[in-house]
Amino acid sequence: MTTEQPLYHDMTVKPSGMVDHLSDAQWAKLAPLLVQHKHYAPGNVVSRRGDLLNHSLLLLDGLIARSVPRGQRARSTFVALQFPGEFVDLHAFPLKRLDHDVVSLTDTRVATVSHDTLHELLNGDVELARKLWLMTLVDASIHRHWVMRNSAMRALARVANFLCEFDARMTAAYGVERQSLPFSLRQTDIADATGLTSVHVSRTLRELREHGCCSVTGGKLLIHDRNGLHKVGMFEAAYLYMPEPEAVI
Amino acid sequence: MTTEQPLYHDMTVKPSGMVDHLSDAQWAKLAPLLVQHKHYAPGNVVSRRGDLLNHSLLLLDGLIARSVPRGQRARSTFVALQFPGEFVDLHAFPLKRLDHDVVSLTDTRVATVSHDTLHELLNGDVELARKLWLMTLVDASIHRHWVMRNSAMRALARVANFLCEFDARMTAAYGVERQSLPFSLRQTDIADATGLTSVHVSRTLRELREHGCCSVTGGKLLIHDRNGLHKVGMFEAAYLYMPEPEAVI
DNA sequence: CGGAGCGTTGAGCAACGTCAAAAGACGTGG
DNA sequence: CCACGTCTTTTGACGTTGCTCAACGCTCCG
Repeated sequence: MTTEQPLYHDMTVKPSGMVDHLSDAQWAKLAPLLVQHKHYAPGNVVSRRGDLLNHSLLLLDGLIARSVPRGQRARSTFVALQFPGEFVDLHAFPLKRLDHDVVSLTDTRVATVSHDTLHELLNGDVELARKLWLMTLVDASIHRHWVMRNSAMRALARVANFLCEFDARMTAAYGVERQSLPFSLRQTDIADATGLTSVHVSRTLRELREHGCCSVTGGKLLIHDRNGLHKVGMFEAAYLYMPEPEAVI
Repeated sequence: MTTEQPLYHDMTVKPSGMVDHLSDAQWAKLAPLLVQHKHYAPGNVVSRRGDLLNHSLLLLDGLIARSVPRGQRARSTFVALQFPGEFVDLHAFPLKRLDHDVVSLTDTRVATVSHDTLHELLNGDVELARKLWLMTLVDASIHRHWVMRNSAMRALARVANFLCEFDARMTAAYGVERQSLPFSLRQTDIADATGLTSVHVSRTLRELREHGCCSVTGGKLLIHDRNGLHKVGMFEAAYLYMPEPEAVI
């Protein structure tokens, strides 16, 4: 992530990614409320399960996991992953209280919006409110896909599908489809997200490498055969509800 | 389900269950829009993945699954289950298109609300809009719990936890906690919801029976030891965001 | 009585987890 | 530059969970 051009330096420019669901005008109304940019180092707990929140975060750069701790010294389970341009905990606006931890996986930058200001803004703009609602519903759709993936797919397909999603959402966040993308997740993170052990993730990645699909090394995900990877992972992107159906090179 | 007193005969009375998040006044505004009550027999596909929807459904009675088909003659995976008093596909209002099928598991009654009328109503009532938003977010929270359950829990705990959720949501829907509740799911349904095979579900239920926790027979779920069941299933109800934290007998 | 659907049981097996050891990657300080 | 410690990845041997296949019983209903 650190080798990448930082995203969202100029908040007046509507970025790509999830917030692309908003029109330019809507972004112009929302952007000024996104204040108090913060930075987190990898492995930081941004907010904890049960906390009462009076603000929400837009992820500007890096990766953040929504994670459910289990037991004392056992690993936790990831129930969601957030990419740049996505709200991390917008659901805390109506819900107030979180049911999971929010943890930074890499160096991250976030912008904060207070629920009070959001409340006022949305009272005066029903359309924008509906857009934010929609964005949380895309999250929910991704949750459902994770249920399906971790319940119904074998390790090989499961990891492949996970990598396809990673690819698709990174592409959305950065606006370019690439053959080599920055990949700052450790294998234990993949394990937490897919419900496997890191040992088995290691073996599965080797298998994908030997299939000629992709390889994960040195913080990079190299996609050798995107079609093949999609096939192995039975990947269909519809559940991501991407804003533009345009083809990117 | 058929042995039960039918719910929601008189729409002017605010029912319990999920819609309990609404105030009396809010229910009074919403109820008149819930028209065209429909009935479905078990196993009916109410709406199909990819469909463009111009209305949403409130489940009045019975059980409905949101299900992702996989392969031709393979079983499908349930990504969610809806109980009486819950909206089945309210997310289709902002999202328009579904990413899964909607299937009736029992005899069901639903009420329909058109997206156009809902649109108008919500334009004039920001608070109500936020409540409906909240209700879809509770769904999302349950999705996350399902991700955790089906990724991180072993069969015994997984099935136990599923039954705990069933108990809790039935209790919310009917307003009474009981030792014996109507249970119209087949073991293959539990399998589809938990990501196990029906064979293994059968064995797991036997184990729960032998533990003295609960037994599933003849369309009834008998809870012999609710505390024990909660313990085996590591169940904590917070993720359900129940409207009232009141204790019910 | 016969069939269909569902639940139960058993035997064998594949997928994945566990434990442990070792090798590689990376930064730090000498 | 090397030595060191820490973190991550890889590999092997072995154990266990849960799946597959197949048979049988049960219940309900025509």
